[in-house]
Amino acid sequence: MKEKIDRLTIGKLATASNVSVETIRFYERKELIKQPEKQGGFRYYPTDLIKKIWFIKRSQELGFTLKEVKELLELTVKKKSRCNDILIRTETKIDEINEKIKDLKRMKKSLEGLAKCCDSREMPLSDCPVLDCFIDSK
Amino acid sequence: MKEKIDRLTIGKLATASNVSVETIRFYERKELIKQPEKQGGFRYYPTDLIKKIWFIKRSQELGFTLKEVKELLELTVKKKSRCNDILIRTETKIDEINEKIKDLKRMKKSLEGLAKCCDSREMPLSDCPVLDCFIDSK
DNA sequence: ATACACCCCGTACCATGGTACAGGGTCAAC
DNA sequence: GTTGACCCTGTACCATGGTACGGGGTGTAT
Repeated sequence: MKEKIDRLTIGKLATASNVSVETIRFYERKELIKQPEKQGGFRYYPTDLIKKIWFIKRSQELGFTLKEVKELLELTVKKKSRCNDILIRTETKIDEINEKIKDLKRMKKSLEGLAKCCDSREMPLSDCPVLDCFIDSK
Repeated sequence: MKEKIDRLTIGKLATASNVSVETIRFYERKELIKQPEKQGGFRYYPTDLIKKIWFIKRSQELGFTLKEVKELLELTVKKKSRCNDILIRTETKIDEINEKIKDLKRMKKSLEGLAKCCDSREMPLSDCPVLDCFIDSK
């Protein structure tokens, strides 16, 4: 059992990164992670990848899609990258989030309006104006 | 050209409802719309369906998934349905929306925090603390 | 030297909401 | 009676983020 540093099997990497083996293979297919060469029958992963997977997961929590995460990862590798390159993406994402919040608030308002259409909860639905409100709202 | 009322071909229905023919077929597959029997070589749709499709589209705008819209449509058909049945779903949806808004606001806050990590936009990314912030933020 | 956990690869499948064909058939106008 | 626009069915495909599985190969501990 010589478990060299920087020689994680995919299973060890998965455990260490708290994702499934399948997820790692999925990231490989999506080219977020480079698949290492086979050494004998198995492929071995550097421990660096634990941090990388953490970055991927954190980026997802921040609202980035995997496609966008891929771009972020590419930025972190390129020598020419400026801080600005990340900031631009961050600001764009904030704008997108603001848009989504606006959408959700609009929906919420309409739904709240709907609820007011109903006079009595136990009324048969066919007699209640709520369905008309549904259609007419906005 | 005898275009009887209540005898829309799928194409006419699509045009009248402002969706594509494929979308109507998709709704049929998902059982939101009942596929009419064939009369000769074609199927003919009642004009009622224009309103129904409008309802589907409006429900989607309000944040309901097609699965949920299907349930709503089933409610509107059942004799026993009460107004309450719709209100419950509306209130549940409002709660879900509130949760999503909360999530988005959390993301936004983290992203805004990130932006503050950077001292100078033109700094090479490798020298900038922004990536560490990315990882460490919350 | 053999068991057994683990790895490899390919492929199919899940939900969500559609879109896009191909290869036929039909209706209706002219 | 033929053209042309429309319809029919089935199936595959798109993005998104994975999950699942079968059938085989391998590394290592005992």
